[in-house]
Amino acid sequence: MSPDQPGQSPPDLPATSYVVLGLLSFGRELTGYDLRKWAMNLRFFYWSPAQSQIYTELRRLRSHGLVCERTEPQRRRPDKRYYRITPAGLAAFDAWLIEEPVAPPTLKHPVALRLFFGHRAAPERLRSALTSYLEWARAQTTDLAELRAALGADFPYPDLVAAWGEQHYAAEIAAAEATLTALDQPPDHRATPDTPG
Amino acid sequence: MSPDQPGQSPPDLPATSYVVLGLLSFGRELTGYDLRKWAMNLRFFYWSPAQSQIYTELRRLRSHGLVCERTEPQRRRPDKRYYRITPAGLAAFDAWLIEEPVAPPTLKHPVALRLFFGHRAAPERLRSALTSYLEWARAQTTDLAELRAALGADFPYPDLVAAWGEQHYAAEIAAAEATLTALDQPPDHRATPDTPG
DNA sequence: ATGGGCATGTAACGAGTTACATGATTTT
DNA sequence: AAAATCATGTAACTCGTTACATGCCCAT
Repeated sequence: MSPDQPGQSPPDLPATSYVVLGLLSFGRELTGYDLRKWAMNLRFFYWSPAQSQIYTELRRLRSHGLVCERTEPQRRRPDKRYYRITPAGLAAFDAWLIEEPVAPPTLKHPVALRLFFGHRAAPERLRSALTSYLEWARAQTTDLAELRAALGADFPYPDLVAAWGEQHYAAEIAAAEATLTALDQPPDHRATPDTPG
Repeated sequence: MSPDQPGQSPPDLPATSYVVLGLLSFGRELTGYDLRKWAMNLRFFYWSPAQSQIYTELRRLRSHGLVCERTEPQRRRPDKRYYRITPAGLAAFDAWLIEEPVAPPTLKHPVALRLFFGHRAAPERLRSALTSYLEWARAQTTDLAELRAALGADFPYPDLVAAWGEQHYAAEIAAAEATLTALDQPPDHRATPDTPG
């Protein structure tokens, strides 16, 4: 597939394309493998795509001329491919960042879903789901703190998001704990768990 | 397609099937249209499926004998279809609720994503994205409060989730406000926005 | 020498979306 | 009379996932 000619209207790419493009907008030359690792760090506030998807997006971006590829031949296995964002890619990314309307977040919260259908479950099941979730959320918090430490002062905006994430998980922990407490009360005496503070 | 015979291992259905099944597990006979409206209330913590998806799931569930259908003939348009959960459906739902491992939540937060790539955007753009988000989050809070009022005391578990949701949005509002403040500081003087309290 | 990280890829699949079509009934 | 709501459905599409395959290089 030949690259698109310059000067045409910005192709509207799937969200994941822009994620990859954004990761490359920091200016570094990266492999698909590298990109996957970076994308993993988005998991705290944006789901990270499957490995195979990254490679698909890179091929797509390349077909649009938004990234360029440098191959290093390997013996007895596929070439190693390094990707770098092109000026056109940077322009497309900026246009997306500035012009594209920002959709509200979507959340898929299986724990809350189980709780919603609590009338069909034994209370211990709900308690255990909540407890596991608490554990997971606490782990996320420490992971985020580690990430922030690794990021250092070089990436102020990612750091801002990571800080947001820390607050997010702290709130989730508080809410889950409040729910666990509320679950101990018999349903009719159950008080609305208020937002603390 | 003929319904599956009883006694076989629980078919593993997509998540949305269980959402529909769960909605029917309250015992009421509902139309696809009704279900869609109910499913909308899940949007606060679980994305709600497209309308066409609900109908697809209902056909799927029926083909597995997990719901039964009652049709009311209409003149000059498709039959009106009422659905009710079957004992097999209730069993399948309970099995899912009790046995299926509970996955951690996934979040897709376009606002945070934009902020992450803030190095390519003008500060006003980031501020305006955050401000719109704040407005949206506040609207969610009032919507949730209305929902809780409408739910009354009949649905204790959904109410518990709604209370969780209120805390969630309150936290998001606080975090977005903190980020907005942090954005006003020059990057080098920028303090980590701490969790208040 | 065994396992884990690096690194790229293919194939099959399906869930879910968007857009469209139709038309009755109720509300304004 | 118009608009919103009720109500069901089809068709085309694609994003994204899971599972698999290959093989190098490095550490223990």
